[in-house]
Order: sequence, then structure tokens, then C-alpha cells
Amino acid sequence: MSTRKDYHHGDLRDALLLAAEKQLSEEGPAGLSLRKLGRDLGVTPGAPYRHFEDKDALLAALATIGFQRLRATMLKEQKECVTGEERLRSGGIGYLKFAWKHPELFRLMFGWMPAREAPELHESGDAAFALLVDMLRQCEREGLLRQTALDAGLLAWSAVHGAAFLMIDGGLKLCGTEPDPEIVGDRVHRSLWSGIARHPVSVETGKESPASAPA
Amino acid sequence: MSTRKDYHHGDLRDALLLAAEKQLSEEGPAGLSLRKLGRDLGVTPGAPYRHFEDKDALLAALATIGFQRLRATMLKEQKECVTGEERLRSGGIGYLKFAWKHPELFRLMFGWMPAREAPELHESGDAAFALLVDMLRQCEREGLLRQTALDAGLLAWSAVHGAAFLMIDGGLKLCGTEPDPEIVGDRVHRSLWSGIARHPVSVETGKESPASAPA
DNA sequence: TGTACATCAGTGAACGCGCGTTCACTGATGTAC
DNA sequence: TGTACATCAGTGAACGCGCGTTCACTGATGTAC
Repeated sequence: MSTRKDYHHGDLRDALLLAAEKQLSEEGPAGLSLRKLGRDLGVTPGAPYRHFEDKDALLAALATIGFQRLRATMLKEQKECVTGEERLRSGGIGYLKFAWKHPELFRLMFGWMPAREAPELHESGDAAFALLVDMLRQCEREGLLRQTALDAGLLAWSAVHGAAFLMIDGGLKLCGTEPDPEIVGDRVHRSLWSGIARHPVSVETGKESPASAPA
Repeated sequence: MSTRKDYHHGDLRDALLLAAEKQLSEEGPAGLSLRKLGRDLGVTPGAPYRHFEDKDALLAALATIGFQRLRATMLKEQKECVTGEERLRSGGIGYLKFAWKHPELFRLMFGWMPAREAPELHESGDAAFALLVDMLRQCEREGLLRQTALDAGLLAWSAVHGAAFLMIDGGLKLCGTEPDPEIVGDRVHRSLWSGIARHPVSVETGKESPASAPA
């Protein structure tokens, strides 16, 4: 695969994906065209069709890569975390960092996936979500959750996902927050955690909040 | 304005917006074209230009209407609410209902606004946000908040915004929840409120949670 | 009530454009013997 | 090591398409007197 450098073009497939990501981020989804991609790479309009069945296939591959990178960014961010809360916090910040760095790709991944049935796309999307569940299961095991991991997951994912969109869509300035992944992630986590956790703020106080959950 | 029915076409401007919304929801943003709009309404390709400077202007008007409707949906949903918590809950459900009913419009409103400088668009967007702040200020006045209205607003808006996107993008099935605005809204609110509120669940218990907020 | 005029919504034809995709082809690369 | 053959990445030209936008125009509507 990667050994045959300089075979004709060399590595057109990867080059296409790379150029596509650039084009996407610079001109938005409407500005992404296979012809322009070929032009940029000094290649004929028909060439991309040796690597992707059609434009949709290219987009699906792009979104798939996006999900893999999103997951990798979260993992990297929580590399040195030990407790579930730390992992949750850092994972969320990783999520925001990814969205902030690749807003158009982020939008493509989520706004585009539902209509497609490319299997690898959904696999990579599910894998990213599995990481979130994994973090929450750890919290559950550590006895930190007031609710089930899945219940907490709904709120946690919603909150971080929403914050990501508000950041890239400019909604955050209305909340008086700079669109910085670390800052936003920290603020959201602090509010979020006191809602999910049995202990409102610190685990070490030893005192539990009422946590009454009727019916 | 509305009195001159059957003047030439009658009310082309409104008809265009109506048809545009339909086209948007049925074929996505890529399938929305001024020519097709004209065709559908039995009108010449040039006709729309009597009412909108260009395609972007039509989209801006569409998004503006969307924000007005989003706000109206929230208001309607919380019509009979009295406490701040009730309003917050119902407002959130209204938000989700709107997104669920008009997913493409919802995406247009948020994914498209940042790049545009149409003043009325931002006004209508700000007005919708102001409603959220208003609800939270009421909670604040009622002494229900553990944090400032703006802090709580960040989490509340993020959570409901994220839940809306997850609903329309199919992410919720991973959380084991049906994509029903009432159900999702209720679940998110319950998790959310115990995080924002000084009292985890019921206001009437009279007992406060520890609510320690160090530095 | 009737006429003259200004307004302006919609016409119809045309412009140039870039797009996705196809197809028979060429020529470099890898493989079998 | 050398030759014959199969593979397959990229060529180049062409296809039909629908798009956004423009422009001089027509004819219905509203207005002033």
C-alpha cells in the first residue's frame, strides 16, 4: 500500500482525502468538488474515480477519518487521567478541540452520516461513542454516578456536542464565553459534573448530596 | 402588504419562502435552487429576483423565520408554566420539538448564520437566546440556581442544543432513547436540573444540597 | 367616474459556468515463467 | 536475468445538466388629477 510511492501519481487516494479536507475547511461543503480536487493535484477529472466510486464515497471516507480522529483526539487528551471524572473532563475537552479545529469536517460527520449507509462510517462513529460510554462506566464503577451510565451519557454527550456546535457556530459569545476548548470544556464540565455526580463538587468531602430520585 | 392578493402571482415572496422550506426539508440544502423554486410555482427563473437580491438573501430570510418560529415554539410550550424550572423544562422541549420537526431548517439556522452578516438574522437569533436567559433569570430570582444565570445558561443551552442535533442526526439511538422531543427533553431536563439547581429534584423538600463551590 | 401616467411584478431568452460522470485509450508497473 | 503478458492508475475528450444571474421587455396594478 504505502510502499509504492511514485507509482504514477504516487498515492492519489490519500492525496485526494487530504486535499478534500483542505477544500472542505476552506470553502465549505458546497465548495468541495471532485474536479477541483483533481485540478489541485494536477490530475485528470476522471482520475479520482479510480479510487472512489463517486463523490459520496469520498465524503464517506472523509467522515470516517473524522470519527477516527475525533476518537484519537479524545484519547490523547485523557492520556494521563486516572479517575473517571478526569477522563470525562479531558475527553470532553478533546471533543471540543477537535470540533474547534475542524468545524466543517465536524459538521459533515454529524449532519451527513444519518442519510448514508456506509458501514465503516457507522463503525467509526460508534467507536467514538463507545469511548464516551467507557468513561462513564468507569465513573459508575467508581460509584460516582447518581444515575446510570447511559442516563448520564445522554446528558454528557448532549452537553459537549451542543457546546461544540455553539462554539463553531458562534453561539457562545452570547453566553459570555470565549470560544476556547479548554475554557468552555472546563465550564461545561463543572456544571455538568455537579449534576451527574452524587457529590456536587469534590469527591473528597465524603458528604453526599440528597440525591433523591423519586419514581 | 397582505391585502394585494392575486396581484400577478399574488404573494410570490411568501410563496417562495414556503416552497423553499419544503424544498429544503425534502432535498436538503444542496437541493434548494431558485430555478426549481420558480418552476414549482409556475414562474420564470428571473421572477424570484424581484423579491430577493440573490439566493443567499432567500436563505437568510428563511433562517430568520426559523429563529422566530423556534422562539414561538418555545413560548407556546411554556405558556402555562409558572416556576422557572417548569419554564426551563418546557422551553427545552419546545426547542427539541422545533428541531425535530424542521431538521434541515434547524441545521441551516445554526450552520449558516456565522458566515452571514444579515442584521435581521442575528436579531432573531439573539431574541431566541434572550428567551433562554429570561427563563434562567427567573430561576435565579426564585433562588433556584447554584450558579449565575449565564453559567447555567451555557450548560442548559449546550445540553438542549446538543440533544437536538443528536436527535436529528440519529446519535440518540446509541443512548438508548427514542427520538421523541418530550421523552428526550424530560430526560435531559432531569439530569440537567439536578446539576443547575440548588435542590437536586424537588423544590418543596426545603433541604438544600451542599452546594459547595470552592474558588 | 374617467383618463394619463408611473410603478413594479413577472416574462422569456440568453450568458457563462462548473459540475459529476463515462469511456476508449495509453503507458507504467508488477508477475509468471 | 530476460521476455511476454496482465493489471491497473491516470489520460483526455466528451456527455448532458442545472445552476445563478442579467436584461430589455410587457402588461397589470395603483395613483393623481
